[in-house]
Amino acid sequence: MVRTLYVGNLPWGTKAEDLDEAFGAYGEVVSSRIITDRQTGRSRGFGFVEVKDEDAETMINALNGTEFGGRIITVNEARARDDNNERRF
DNA sequence: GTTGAGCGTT
Repeated sequence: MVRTLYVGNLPWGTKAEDLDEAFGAYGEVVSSRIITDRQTGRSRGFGFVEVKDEDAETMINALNGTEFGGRIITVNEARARDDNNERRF
């Protein structure tokens, strides 16, 4: 079970492995991705991190509103891209 | 070569 986390206000040079490293310190990271502008190929300044749902709120509380690479980042649960997400009760 | 609130591709 994975929970997708939205990470915003990132520095322009942030990479996926940077998120992997930062989030991996507070939980298990399944996958991480930086959203890059498909038109220009440059970073949009935000990304998504898939983590274990048991560690999700821990990592949010640990990294939301904290400094990352010199900027205060925003971390919260990402919006569902599909209805076929892991939100099955 | 630039920018700064937001929610993404196989």
